[in-house]
Amino acid sequence: MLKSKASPVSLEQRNTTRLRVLEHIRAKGAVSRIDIATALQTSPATVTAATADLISAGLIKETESQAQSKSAKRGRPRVLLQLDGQRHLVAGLKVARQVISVILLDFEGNEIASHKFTLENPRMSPQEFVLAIRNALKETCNQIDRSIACLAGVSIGVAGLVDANRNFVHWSSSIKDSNVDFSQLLSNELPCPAFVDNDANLVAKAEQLFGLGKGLKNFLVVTIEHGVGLGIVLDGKLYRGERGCGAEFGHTKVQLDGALCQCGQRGCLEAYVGDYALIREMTVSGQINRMASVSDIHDRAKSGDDRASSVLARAGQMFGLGISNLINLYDPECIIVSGAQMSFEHLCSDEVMERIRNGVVKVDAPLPEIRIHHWGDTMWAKGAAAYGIEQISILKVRELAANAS
Amino acid sequence: MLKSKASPVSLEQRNTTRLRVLEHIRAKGAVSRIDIATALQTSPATVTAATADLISAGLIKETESQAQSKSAKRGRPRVLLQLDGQRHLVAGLKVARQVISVILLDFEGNEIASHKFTLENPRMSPQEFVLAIRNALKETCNQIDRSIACLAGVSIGVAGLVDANRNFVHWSSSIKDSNVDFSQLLSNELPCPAFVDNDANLVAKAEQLFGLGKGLKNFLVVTIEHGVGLGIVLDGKLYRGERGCGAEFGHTKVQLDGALCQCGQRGCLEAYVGDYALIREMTVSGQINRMASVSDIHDRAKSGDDRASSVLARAGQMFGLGISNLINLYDPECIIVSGAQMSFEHLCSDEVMERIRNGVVKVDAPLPEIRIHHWGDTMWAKGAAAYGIEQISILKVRELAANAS
DNA sequence: AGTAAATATTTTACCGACTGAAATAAATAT
DNA sequence: ATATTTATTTCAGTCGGTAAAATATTTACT
Repeated sequence: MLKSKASPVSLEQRNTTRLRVLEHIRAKGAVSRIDIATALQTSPATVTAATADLISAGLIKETESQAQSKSAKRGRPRVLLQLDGQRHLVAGLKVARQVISVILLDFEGNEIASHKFTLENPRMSPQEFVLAIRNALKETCNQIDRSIACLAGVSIGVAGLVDANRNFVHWSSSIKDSNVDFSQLLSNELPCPAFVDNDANLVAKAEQLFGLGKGLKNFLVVTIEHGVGLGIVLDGKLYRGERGCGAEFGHTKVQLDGALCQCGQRGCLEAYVGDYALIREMTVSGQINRMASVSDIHDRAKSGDDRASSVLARAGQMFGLGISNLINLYDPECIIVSGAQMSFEHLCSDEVMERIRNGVVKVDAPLPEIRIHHWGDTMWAKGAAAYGIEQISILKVRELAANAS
Repeated sequence: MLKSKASPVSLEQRNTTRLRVLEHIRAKGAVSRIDIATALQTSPATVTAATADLISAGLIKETESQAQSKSAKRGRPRVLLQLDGQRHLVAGLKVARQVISVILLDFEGNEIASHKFTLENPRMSPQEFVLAIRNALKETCNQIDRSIACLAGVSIGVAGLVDANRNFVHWSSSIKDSNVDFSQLLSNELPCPAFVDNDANLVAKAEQLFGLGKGLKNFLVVTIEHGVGLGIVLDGKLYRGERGCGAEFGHTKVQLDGALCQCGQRGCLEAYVGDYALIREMTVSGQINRMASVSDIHDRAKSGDDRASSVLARAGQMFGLGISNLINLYDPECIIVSGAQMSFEHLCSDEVMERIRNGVVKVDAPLPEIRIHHWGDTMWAKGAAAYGIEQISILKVRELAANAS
């Protein structure tokens, strides 16, 4: 039954239509077959076949509520299709220096549970890393009285250099060893498919699936945390670059031989915008010792501290310069600035937006929209889960094709 | 016969295999069917079908010379396939301020003829523009005793903002009107298909088809002329951005509130690297009046003029900064620096390369290669012709599918 | 209520691209 | 001459997709 004589045209390019239909439904929320056919420039017959498969895979369902056809009042009513979110549960994890954040999402992106675990050891061996992940998952599942076995998939975000296609981590600050292939380790310790990727890429995925990038084809996601990250979606797909190390937006140079960056180079954007850069300026420059955080600087600025205002203003100027360069180079539909907890109002001020506008070469078409997204501290874990949802969708659709006896 | 009942899966995605085979043959020069099948991860049967079609379309041919199989000494010998360049002739034009350059290439990219025409009027009406092109083509064809009717296609490069898919020119310095649809005008005045695109994109196409980007999937082409341009090839395709205006690398900012650029903004790369910027520095800064060209500055620098050396050095520093930002953002396989006539040794010096290396975030993988390409003054026209070759190939393959009775 | 018209979806018959396996072709080794 | 090896072509079959016809489900109108 499984061993069909079928020809695997190319495992990579197979079932693209079904996946496109699924993504369209996810982006639209609820949509009829005829609208899908129109939007995807395909025939109704194809949509019927694709949606039938997706329904039998438990990925989508028909809704009871019915939408009126746009213009007409008679005729057979459209049946709306929507995600069948409850059927599968996906876990997303973000492994940071001192903490592992876990979130459980249903297939629509709704949060089911979340939890945080303090890491005693910030640099783990691969084996320790995987076990820490398993423990974190178990505890989080316990919260909702379910076992780890109920998970359809797990996705892990780390800062570092990752070849996501192979679950291969070239380097990460959380892991002692370099060049570790996690495929085997993960499948040994976890009862479901698991994936690893760079954290900024994962946030971009989250914006695409259920954030501000829903339905967009070409957009950039700038992540603000301690540093500045970039996720790139071109033609609906994550662009990872040739070496897979992701875009180093935080280390693009905004000043010839400028401020010293943590990376050892000079003039990096992050050396003007990163939290450590702001704190460095405040402490080094005299009166104030050891500022605890960026929000302290914000507080001081609001209460009339000119030095604090000046530090924030320069960060904004440099950030605006960097963003305008992104627009000049990528010409995206939209740039999404995504932040978790850190205060970054100074990077979205009117002055900064004005600077961006003035830094972009004028063409007839309007400027790409800049959207600000305050996620809260689940951003990174949700990003990971988003990637998991996508990957599990692909697996389910493949199984489907294989099982078609 | 033409009106087949066939289902046009999608005109855009049809015949991709045949086109991939054609591009592979172009990239490899001469290659056997079995090697194509291996390289393209497809079956020999498919390659047989595809190559049979391409041969009957006059795009490729079998060579007489035979290549030995790598390891074995017996067995049926491989038949090498190569482009059948002589069958079709394509014209490429570059329309600049004062001159139209025309080049005729065969389908392999070999130069058959070329010519330059001075333009009395740098800003033409659309009608004048098309007529100027027709005249330039006629004269160039006359040179080789052939008529304009022998051309399989014509491709035109202009500086400006072009929607290449529609032959729609939003704006160009050579054309009086804005937002002109050239489809109709061109088909009225020319006996063959014609295409318009932005000039930097076209040079990228030339590098991809028969330049230093042959066979690469992700690379950037930086063009050096009066200004600095950028063509982006990602996943084997030209990336044009959302608004289609191409990447404005020359107007990325390399200095906060820096030197004034022709575009009116401050701190643009071009305001440090463009020829007018160099000349401005030399003239404004005192002793020397009205330098004729960048090569004069080079001459002065070589004969010990410290001011000239300094001007060139700073341009190099800024250029290096810009290139390292490109690498940080795109992580390409390779960056090709393509120049026509202008002297740009100061942008490829060891110091500049060192600066690039130091500006790129270190990862395990080696730095993208930086290749310098001195085309000579046919660069822009050849770029246009390259795009023509590609587009005509697509048309021929489509015809083929339509004619399969 | 009954019928016509309108619109959405499904069914059916068929097409084209691709595949694996078998057949064929063209060389060398023995 | 024959066996062996390797490249290419032929053939029968699969898969995803389509157009057109059939079917389903509603409102409009008599």
